[in-house]
Amino acid sequence: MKELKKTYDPSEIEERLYKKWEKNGYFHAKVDKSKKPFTIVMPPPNITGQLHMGHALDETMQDILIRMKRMQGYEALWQPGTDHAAISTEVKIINALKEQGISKDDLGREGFLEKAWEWKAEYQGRIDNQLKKLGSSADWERERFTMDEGCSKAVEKVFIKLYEKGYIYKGKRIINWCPVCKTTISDAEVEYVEKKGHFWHILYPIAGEEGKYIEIATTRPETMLGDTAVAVNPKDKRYKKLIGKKVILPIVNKEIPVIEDDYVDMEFGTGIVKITPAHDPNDFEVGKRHDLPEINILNDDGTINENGGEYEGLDRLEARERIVERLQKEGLLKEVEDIEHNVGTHDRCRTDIEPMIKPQWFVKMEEMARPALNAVKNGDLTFVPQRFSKVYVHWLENIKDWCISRQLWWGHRIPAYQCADCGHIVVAPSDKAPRICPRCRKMNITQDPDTLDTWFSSALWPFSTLGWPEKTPEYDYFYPTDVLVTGYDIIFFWVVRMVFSGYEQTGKCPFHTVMIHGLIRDSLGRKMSKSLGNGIDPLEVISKYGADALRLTLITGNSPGNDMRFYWEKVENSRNFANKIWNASRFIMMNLPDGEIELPFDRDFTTADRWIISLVNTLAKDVTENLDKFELGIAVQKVYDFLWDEFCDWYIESVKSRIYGKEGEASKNAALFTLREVLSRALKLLHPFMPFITEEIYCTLHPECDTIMTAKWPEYSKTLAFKKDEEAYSHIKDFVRAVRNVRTDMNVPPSKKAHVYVASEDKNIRETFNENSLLLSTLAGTSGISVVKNTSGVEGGTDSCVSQGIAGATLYLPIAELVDAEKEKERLTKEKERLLAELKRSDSMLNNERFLSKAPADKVAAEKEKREKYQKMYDDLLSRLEKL
RNA sequence: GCGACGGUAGCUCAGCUGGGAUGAGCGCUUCCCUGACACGGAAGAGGUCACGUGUUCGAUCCACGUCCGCCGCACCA
Repeated sequence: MKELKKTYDPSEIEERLYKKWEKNGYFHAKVDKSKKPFTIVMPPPNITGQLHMGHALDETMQDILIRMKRMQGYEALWQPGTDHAAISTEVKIINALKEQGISKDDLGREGFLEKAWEWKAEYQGRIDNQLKKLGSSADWERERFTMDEGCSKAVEKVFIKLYEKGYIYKGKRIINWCPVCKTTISDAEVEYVEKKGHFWHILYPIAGEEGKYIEIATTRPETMLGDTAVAVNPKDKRYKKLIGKKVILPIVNKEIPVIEDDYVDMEFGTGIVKITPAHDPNDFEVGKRHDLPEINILNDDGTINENGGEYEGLDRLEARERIVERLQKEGLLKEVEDIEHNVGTHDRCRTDIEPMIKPQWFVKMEEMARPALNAVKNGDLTFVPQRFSKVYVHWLENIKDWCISRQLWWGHRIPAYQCADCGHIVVAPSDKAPRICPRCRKMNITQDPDTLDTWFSSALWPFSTLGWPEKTPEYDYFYPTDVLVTGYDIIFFWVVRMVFSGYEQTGKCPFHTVMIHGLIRDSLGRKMSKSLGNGIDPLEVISKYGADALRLTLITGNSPGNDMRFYWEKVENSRNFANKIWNASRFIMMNLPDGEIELPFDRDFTTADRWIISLVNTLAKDVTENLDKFELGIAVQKVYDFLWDEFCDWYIESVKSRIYGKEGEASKNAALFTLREVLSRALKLLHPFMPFITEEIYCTLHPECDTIMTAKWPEYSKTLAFKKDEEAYSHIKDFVRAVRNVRTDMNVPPSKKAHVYVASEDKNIRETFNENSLLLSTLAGTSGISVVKNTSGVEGGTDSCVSQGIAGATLYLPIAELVDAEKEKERLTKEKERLLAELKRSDSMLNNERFLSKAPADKVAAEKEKREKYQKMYDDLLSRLEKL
């Protein structure tokens, strides 16, 4: 006797099953040349904290794809791992240390890194645990970390290769500086925030022309300390005569030239721009063109340095106020305008970034970007949905050199060594670190203190995790990978960099498809964020409703690339679905005999049996096709609808009297056989979405199977498509609804059984319905249905039924009059209109020469067939209407 | 400024690559604890698919335009 527990308790099941799966090694993918590989690399979660809802979605999607492929017989590898997340983690650790009253410098580099590794160990554990709770079938034996030995080796190798190729260079450039984190950040890490500010209009006296001024507008007056020119547009007639003259820089009291440059927008502000090459990216370019001096006025912490004269030591914002005050006193402040403008801030700490000139390491992007661009154009790389390829292409077409050095400790240290005496730079792997300078032979050579941008290592993730640069069997077999699943917010940071790195290092695109999903928002449509406190912890959802319910919630109604809102009601519904499946399975198993079910004869299968078999067969096709198109939301919706609406509400209900033995053993056997087969198939199709509950039920139903995970994925079979039965069953549904409507109209409660007589002159109808009379009476909630030839001529059967009382009432009605005549007339009239419209439509198509000549033959044939069918229905309807 | 996306049932959203609005969850109305499930079952109500024009025999779906909303990128001296 197979038995499921009376109540569905997800937490108990999920914990037990995950342990079993792990123990049995189902997640482990081996190099097996007899099978086709299918590979997904997990976007490595940052070890900064816990996983959020976005991760839950990302991981669920990957797990669904992997689980299906595994069942389809692929050697499916889901390669997991975590990311050291350089700056994010470092900031977190610093904050944690601050609470203990310790600063980063107290610990020193070595001490700090020790703390960081402790942090990593703790958070990695937490993240893994969360991923497991979700049911992720990742190959944990292969788990990697961006800073583990192998990945670090890959990083070094790539750095050296690119350096030798001339793609990596060290240069003095203007970079984005975060004065709080005291490090450079890349352009992609700058987030522009609209802030209220001022536009200060300042007068610069023209040298040698007493009482004459030019007016300049700026949002950052303190940068004037570093001004080395003033620029106008060469086409600007207003200022033509100024070119070549000098103006006196107020406060600093220094003469600076007026230059002309196309960069100046004549329409904007006053049309005159102060040029501060050391603190503005555009000014930096102008400075380069005109050979202007670069005066750095800031220290690393954002205070004014010795070049700021009396303002030295003040924070830049304080200096700003003082400078404005003084300008006002001197009568050089013409106007203060309130404006809203976009200020570049650091995406991690929200500090206003300061552009500065610093020696940094860069990656030359132009040539490496080319193959990555071609990949999309020649179809090697596809985005789902496709529109995201535009974002990708646009970014690559406008790519700038990538600043990869960071003034941080947590990360891959740059494998470059510089001689303190002669300045010579050597790039070498850490096991061949130079002790003496190869040029001047002095022992004063030290490693560059900087570390690499965190994305430098993530860019190598698809192959570094498989053992590259070693020629491992894994790399040979699993690379290139197949699908990358990630959010749209990370295309620039990561996807782009993986693709060009893949081409550069391995000569191949690291994956052929990028599946983009949206964000999970709160119920009001806001982003889930810590500062708003509106985040929902996936673990909380899992502990309340189970991982299966969470997974179903995240996937249902989710369409590729679109954001989705999170509602607890949706989770509840998902849990209800799980409960429904659980109970339906329990019911089936309660009635299943011990041991084998005899294979029924064809003749014992009823319309209902063939109908449901046909449906589950089509379902296999629908689910597979949609998963292949990455339409996970549609795929799961199909399984849901099938199981709940068709299987539970119709099939199981219809089959009850048979399994209670009221139709004889053969019929019972066929019903049980069908129940078991259909349930098994549906469970397999549901498994990728809801792995735990399907495993529990499947293994109880098939004690001979260890797991559903490796069961064969159902495929569509032509021999199981019973179209006629599908059609017949839809008539049955209509009929049953009609009977129920009558009963409702007459206030006959479903619990009170009544015998229904249905009379018809049509022999075909009588035969079909008599065949299914038991099924019909079960579904309609009557004690029996007899279909007879209508010789009575009785009209208005409904009334006579009511007059005979409720229980045991006899409905003696022709089919056309099952429903109240008035209502039926109304319905039929509506139906008539519909059919007329349909006929009109059909005619317009069939009379359309273009349609006839251009449309494919089968479409035309189908239309003709349809037209005939509608005509028949229409004629039939007219005769029914006449009778009323 | 450039680009993307969205405007479908009371709410949140699927769907529609031109031919009956096929829908889901929640909510609502009426009835039912019928031998798995009240986390359930049955019957319903509710939509001029933002607006306008065009293409077409036919448009919620295509083209163009308008309005509203949201997002990304660039600029912001």
